[in-house]
Amino acid sequence: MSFMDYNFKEVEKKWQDYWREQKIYQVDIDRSRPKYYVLDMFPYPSGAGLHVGHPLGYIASDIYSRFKRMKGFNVLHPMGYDAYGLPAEQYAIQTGTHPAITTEKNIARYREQLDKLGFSFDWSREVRTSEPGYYKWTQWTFIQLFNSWYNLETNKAGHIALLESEFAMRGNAQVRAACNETAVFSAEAWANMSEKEQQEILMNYRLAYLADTLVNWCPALGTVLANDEVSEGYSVRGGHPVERKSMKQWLLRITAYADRLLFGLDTIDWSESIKDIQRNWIGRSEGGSMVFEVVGKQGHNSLEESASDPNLESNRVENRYKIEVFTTRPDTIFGATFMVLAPEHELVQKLTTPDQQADIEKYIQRTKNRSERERMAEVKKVSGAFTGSFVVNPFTGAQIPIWIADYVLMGYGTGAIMAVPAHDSRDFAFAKHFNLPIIQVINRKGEIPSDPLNWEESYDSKEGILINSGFINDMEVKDAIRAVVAESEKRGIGKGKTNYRLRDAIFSRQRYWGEPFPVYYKNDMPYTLSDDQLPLELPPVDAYLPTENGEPPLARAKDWLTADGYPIETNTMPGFAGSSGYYLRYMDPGNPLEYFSKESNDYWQNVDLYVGGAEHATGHLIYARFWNMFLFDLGLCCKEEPFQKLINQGMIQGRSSLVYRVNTEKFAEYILWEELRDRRMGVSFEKDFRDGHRKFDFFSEEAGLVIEVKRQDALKKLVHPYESYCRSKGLKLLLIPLIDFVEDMDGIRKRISRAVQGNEVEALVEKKGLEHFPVFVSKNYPGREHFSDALHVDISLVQNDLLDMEAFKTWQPHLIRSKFITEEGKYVCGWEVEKMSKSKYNVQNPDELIERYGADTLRMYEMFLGPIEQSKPWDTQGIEGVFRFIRKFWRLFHNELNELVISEEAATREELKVLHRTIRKIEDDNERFSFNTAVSAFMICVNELNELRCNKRSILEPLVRLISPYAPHLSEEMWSLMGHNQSVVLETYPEWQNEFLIEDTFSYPVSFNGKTRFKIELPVEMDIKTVEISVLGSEECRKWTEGKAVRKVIVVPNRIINIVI
RNA sequence: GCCCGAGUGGUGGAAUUGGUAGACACGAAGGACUUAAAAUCCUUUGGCCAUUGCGGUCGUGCCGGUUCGAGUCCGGCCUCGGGUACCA
Repeated sequence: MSFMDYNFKEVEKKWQDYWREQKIYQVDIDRSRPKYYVLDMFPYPSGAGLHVGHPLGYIASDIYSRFKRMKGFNVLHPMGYDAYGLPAEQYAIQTGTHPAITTEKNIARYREQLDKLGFSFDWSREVRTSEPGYYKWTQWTFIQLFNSWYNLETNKAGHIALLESEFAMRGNAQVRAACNETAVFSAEAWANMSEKEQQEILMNYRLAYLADTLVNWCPALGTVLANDEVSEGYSVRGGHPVERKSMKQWLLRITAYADRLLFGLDTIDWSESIKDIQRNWIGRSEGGSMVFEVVGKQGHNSLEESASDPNLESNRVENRYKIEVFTTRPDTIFGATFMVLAPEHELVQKLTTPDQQADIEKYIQRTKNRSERERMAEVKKVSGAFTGSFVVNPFTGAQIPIWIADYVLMGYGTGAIMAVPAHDSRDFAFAKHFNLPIIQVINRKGEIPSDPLNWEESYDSKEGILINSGFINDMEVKDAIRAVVAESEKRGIGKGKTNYRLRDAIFSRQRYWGEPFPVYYKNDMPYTLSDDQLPLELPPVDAYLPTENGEPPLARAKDWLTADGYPIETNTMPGFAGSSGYYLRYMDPGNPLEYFSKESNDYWQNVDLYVGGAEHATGHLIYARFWNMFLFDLGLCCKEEPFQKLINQGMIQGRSSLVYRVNTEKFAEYILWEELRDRRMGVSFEKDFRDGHRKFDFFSEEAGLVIEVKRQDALKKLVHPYESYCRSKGLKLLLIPLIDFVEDMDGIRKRISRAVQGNEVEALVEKKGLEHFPVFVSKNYPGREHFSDALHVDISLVQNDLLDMEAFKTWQPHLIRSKFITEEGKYVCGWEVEKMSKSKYNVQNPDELIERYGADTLRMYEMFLGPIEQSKPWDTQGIEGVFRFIRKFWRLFHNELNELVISEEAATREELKVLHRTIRKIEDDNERFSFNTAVSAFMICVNELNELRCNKRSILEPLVRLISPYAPHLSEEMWSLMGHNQSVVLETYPEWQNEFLIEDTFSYPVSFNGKTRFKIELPVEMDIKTVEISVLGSEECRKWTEGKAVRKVIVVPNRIINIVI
């Protein structure tokens, strides 16, 4: 960069200092202006720092914040850190460094990188989830959850004390609550319970509760993981195997909010795909529950003969059992021909007849021993076992067999299903496999029912008419569902019911680096600390590992007891605890008395625009909504939904560079074959010739010649056996060392051609000083793919896909002797788009780019790359274009000597048109978050003004304001150079005026049968009829219509003319 | 398997409501300036045919449809990406 240019380094530093000193971005409640809250998902400060993908969302939200601010809004735009996390703790385990120290260091690095990008964050509001002043409120919220229950009458959370008084007055029979299964008790019984018994009952109702649950246990991490932290049987962080295990854990009763979480989605402005993901995750399904009675010893007729003999008295179980099932298809009840229980179902033992005992036990054992991964891998395999017992189908009266199978899950519904093989694909497969009866009960309209035994697959659709179904025959599916539910209710054997896939959130982690639970234990029952004991600070420990008897690390803390000597909970909270309500704390971050004040919440309300990655769809974005709804129920926050609009920025993928390492033997064989094949040497050769167990690379019968290609030391060993073989067969022998293919190709050709011509040749020419060295071949070298393997090379060694060969040699020690097979002296690298990661050597660090091009260029380039929501590969080459644009912009204001020259002359109509067209376009693009097209529009504008040689203040001043959200440093500099002494941040956004955009004429594209042929300039005001006449009368038109009849003319005013011929 | 989303030049992408496909950039090729380099500027740049200019023709993953007109709408398929996985 020459001195005659824009000095971005100096300028950017200057304005960053100025913003910091002037506290330009600090905001407060200001009732004279409307608020607007723009939030980024806060980062976990990892040791690696930012790569170019991270700031993408921050840049977009920063542009939007600045834009809104200039539009007159009071914009809250804070930033902070999700500071608890596994990497710092893993590092602590390895090195003994306290995670707080690692985290502090990483945060400092993040902050430095963020500052360099010129963001407009109000850093006075920064929060860190690991700071006691912050996590006090995480703990406080937990206590509120513990002290709350979910009232299904009012459909909101209420205080647990109200429930206690209800129990004391009336028992629990009348209570409609989201709770665990609890036996009915009277007020009297309640009064007679011990405190411990009462506490145990209350635990079934609390929104934060302790329970034995099947959890995702990750042995490698030594902790439990939430469902969203596990993917396909492995931990999302670290990729370690996860197993199912039963443990006592804290859970949050998020399922109480399932409906509100589901229906709330309709009120917020998020992408349909994220909403769909959440809808699927919640997995609401409506249906009914139905009770089946087990057939007792009296029963004798079964639907199907089975392995057990139902007639044998001793082989029957008691008939006092009832099994409840959940189904979304009550209409298919007449087709239910068997029942399946989950292997863990509590009745399995009791229902198993002596005959079947062995089978059932074997199956249960098999299921237990299978890992989660094996189970998932074997989804398609049908397996199960018969219990020997039967239930009665309450509608058909038929006795149907009870099986167990692991395709029925204990955790969903009741852990039991009525199997309708004709209309459920899994039941169908099961029935086919075990030869169970299949009855068709739904018939597609207009079709003749067929024998389901001949079906290839079940008919699962909800479209159709009921058959073989007693009182619901001829009904449509929807009506039949209603009818069966109603009839079940009437008969007291079932009712309508809704089920959810969503599970309560496991809230305990066996880790050190997280929020301690504000909980202690008395008589093994948990109690919460009082508010004045908060925050409960994380205690020091001697090591960050679990104890020898497997307790979490906090069990190592000395005196981890209350003042009264009660032990404190040793689990800590999960990552999502601190991130679930942080946006609320930003409203009033320093408040020592409250989570946030009512006043601040009344003003800032909720987040208007939230920007972050889609990977949080089933984690943070659902937990935060739950957290917020709970606080809403408590009357703490005024909005039920926390994030009104959500934008998911796409990932920036890495663009890896590849070099091709030659497999020398394959290479030599390939090259030589190119020389020998198709009689190129005058005789025909065979490749990979075999004679008995001997194998030669090349053989020519005509020339009586054997050629073998190998490393020289290998050839030395082979020379004697080969020579004696060839002598015995009367053949000539050529042994060619690999080195010759790189150094002496001509020599090889000469030797072969001499041998082919019948001359005697020496089998092996000794070479000395043979070295091993890697050989790399350029991408477009013919045959490359046959003899080379692609390796990743650091992208800093590659420019425009050309490898810096000298730098490459010094990159890693073993490459120092590398040799290259080039294309005209150039080594061309291949490339691939994949995840940005250290191991692929494709990480682009923003600091380097800022150093070379400046923050404004980087900001605009990241936006220019493509639509914000789309994933796209990073390509460093393209940044030059934006860099040129920034300097072109600078040059609009400066002459050849880099002196500021601004004209005070009035702008021409043309210049005004360029300006106002740009303002209109940019404003529209900003509102649509179409930042890539906005950058293009700026480029077009500057190109045009450049062409007009426009340096007029009346044009450039609005332009500086217009571009300031995108290039804040450059625009501050220009604004001040033009004589203003107040920051451009505080200016208003320029407004476009229609009068400058009105055109007199429009250049109509004229097409014939839809194909554009020419253009015609016509007045904008001209009516359709006149346009038609003008076009048809034009010279150009006659050329195209010659000899053809015009059938129709379509005129769309100021758009297009289409002539049909 | 099921539910979403996407497929446009060598590359990133544009075309906002059915109305000029390829804006804006990168890269590439050629040229100007320069002792040289950097920087800057100019020309060309979807394919094919024609090339002396005019031009012609095909073309938005594939096949079909609606329409005066389809990258855009409809039906069917293919490929890639994301989510989910026995959820009854």
